[in-house]
Amino acid sequence: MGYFEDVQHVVRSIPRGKVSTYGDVARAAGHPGTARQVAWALRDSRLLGVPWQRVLGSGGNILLPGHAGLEQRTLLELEGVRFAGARVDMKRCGHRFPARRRKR
DNA sequence: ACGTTGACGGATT
DNA sequence: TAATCCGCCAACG
Repeated sequence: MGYFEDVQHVVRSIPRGKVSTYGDVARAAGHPGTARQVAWALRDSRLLGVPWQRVLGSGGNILLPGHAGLEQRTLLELEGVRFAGARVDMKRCGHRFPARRRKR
């Protein structure tokens, strides 16, 4: 499995109505510190059925600029994600990935 | 091999 | 709360 697959797998595990962050996805995928690369991988995941809209910036704000950002918000609201102003209520909608297994 | 890019993040001011 | 700064690193040309 390469980096791209690791990220896609993790993002696909985010349940409907919940969201995560670039940093958290990177960690859950076993690639801590690569938040920016998660965004890169997500950009090319749009056509593969990956719920890219469920990944937000730290603190729950949409970082995708322009029209795409509005689309993301719309998709999330349709999934039942609650927003508090411009950011999503991470308290309620933040997904918690199961802890990763230690190397053995 | 190498400099640039960017849907980041957190620490600081 | 917001603006800046800076470390991060895979992908690209």
